[in-house]
Amino acid sequence: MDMNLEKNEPKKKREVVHPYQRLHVDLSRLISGMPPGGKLPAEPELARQLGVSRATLREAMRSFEGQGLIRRRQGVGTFVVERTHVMETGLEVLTSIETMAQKIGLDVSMGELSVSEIFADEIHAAALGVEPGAPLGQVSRVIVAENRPVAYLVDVLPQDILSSADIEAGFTGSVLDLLLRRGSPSLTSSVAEVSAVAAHADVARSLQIQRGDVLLMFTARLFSSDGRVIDHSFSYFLPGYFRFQIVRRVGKEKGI
Amino acid sequence: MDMNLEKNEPKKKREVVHPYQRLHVDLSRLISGMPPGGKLPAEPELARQLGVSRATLREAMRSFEGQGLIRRRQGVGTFVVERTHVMETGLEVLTSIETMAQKIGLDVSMGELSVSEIFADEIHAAALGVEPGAPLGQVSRVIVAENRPVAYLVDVLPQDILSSADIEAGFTGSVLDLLLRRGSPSLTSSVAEVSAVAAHADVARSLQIQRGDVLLMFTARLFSSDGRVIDHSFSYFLPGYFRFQIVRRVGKEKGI
DNA sequence: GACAATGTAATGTCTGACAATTGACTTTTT
DNA sequence: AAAAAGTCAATTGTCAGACATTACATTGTC
Repeated sequence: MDMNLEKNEPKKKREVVHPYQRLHVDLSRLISGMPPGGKLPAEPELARQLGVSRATLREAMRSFEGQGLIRRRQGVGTFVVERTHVMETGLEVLTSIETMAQKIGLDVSMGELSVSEIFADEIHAAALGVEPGAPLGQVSRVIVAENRPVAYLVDVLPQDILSSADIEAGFTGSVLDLLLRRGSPSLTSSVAEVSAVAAHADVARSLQIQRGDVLLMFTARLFSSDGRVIDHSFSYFLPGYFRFQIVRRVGKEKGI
Repeated sequence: MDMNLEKNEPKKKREVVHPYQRLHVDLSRLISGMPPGGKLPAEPELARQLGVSRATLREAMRSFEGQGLIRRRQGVGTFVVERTHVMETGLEVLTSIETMAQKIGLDVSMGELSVSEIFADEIHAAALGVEPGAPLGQVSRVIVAENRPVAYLVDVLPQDILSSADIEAGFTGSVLDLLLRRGSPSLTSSVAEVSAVAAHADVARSLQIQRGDVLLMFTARLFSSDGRVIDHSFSYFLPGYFRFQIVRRVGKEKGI
């Protein structure tokens, strides 16, 4: 009936974004800002602070627990798990190849650079969340170390994020550095998948190796803060020149 | 007050395991048993079927959603996401292949298993922090999925950590699970280095592939809580059957 | 036929309550 | 006095029910 007229007095204003999304960001920030081993406020208190119900908070907590970021103990509290990953060369932090190479003492320079405009095939469309046929910007480049090509990197971005015009103004070679310097959109994280492949013809030519030679490959999607994928990249590395390390926490569950 | 009423049959029988744990397994089984794209029952109905409250169910659902196994759409329903029959896991948490496979409902078995005692060469000695020539236990095994060898795993441990005798008592195939089940020493983390290699003769034979075929390789050291390295492992994966993912944070600011 | 209104089903969120577990403290017993 | 047992508060775990929001199909109206 028309009893629902009195919905105009909520304690908090309704926002367009779902509480869970905002909560996930807030909680993530809170956790990452706490010392390892630190104890989070109790759930009722935390829910009040973050402006959500305890049920919603617990859904987010369960998600973070699944990622191994926090540990909950009934009757005791919730704690930020010890983060061992202080390794600068580790894969936990996304840095440009230039930065990474510099950190491990490899002297690199940029070889073959190619900037082009392409149209989305199905794979790119699915990864970037655009329609097939949408205009995209593609940047491919070769990393050279010790006078030898050691990596071949391809970045594909929606054209509104990166067009050829953007490239002109002081491009160091790294798309990531370019986006970071520009500041918008703000980047949050990248999800990379690691695999091994045999070099295809064009990659082999760029890296001056034989077709079928072994390459380490990263396929990555770079996310902006609004959840949009703004970079779909393929990175091929010649084994032996990079050391990609990951610190893996030991899972707690045994039975599952 | 009254004496402790010792579990006097409340509405639902209390089981020793928490509802969430059982639910997680049940839900995992249910999801993996559904056709890709299939629609799950509505939450109230599903909660009733699984014997938990809707709140608890939603915590588990959020967890599975975080793993990308299901997709929820308000006003429509919850759907099983398209599963390519591959094993997919985040690399941030160390889990055994068996655990990973069970999570996605993939049927794996252990092929060729070999347990032997060797003596430390220089590489193993350096990695494990023992003297060259020290006695070591070595476990190598083949993982079979869909009647096909897909991974070859070698673990090397100090003999006081693992000897042949330990293997006899209920060995599932996973050295990690064995150590976790035993509880001592307590494990903290593993540092893995990822690379790509061409298959050597013996690995190629075990995996029934050609010499020189492309393999993804992890070299890892497993640390106990006292900082000692208790496992030096080499893992070779046939590309295409596993999806190893890493979430990489961007830069320094903006939290995670 | 096009468009608006309605109804239905599903997930999203909130509130309040109680149960189970842990750890510190207190009391009792040896 | 030391050890054991009991008490209590704090915290997470679980539950039940309600309402809000969204998406989609159906129906009614022009």
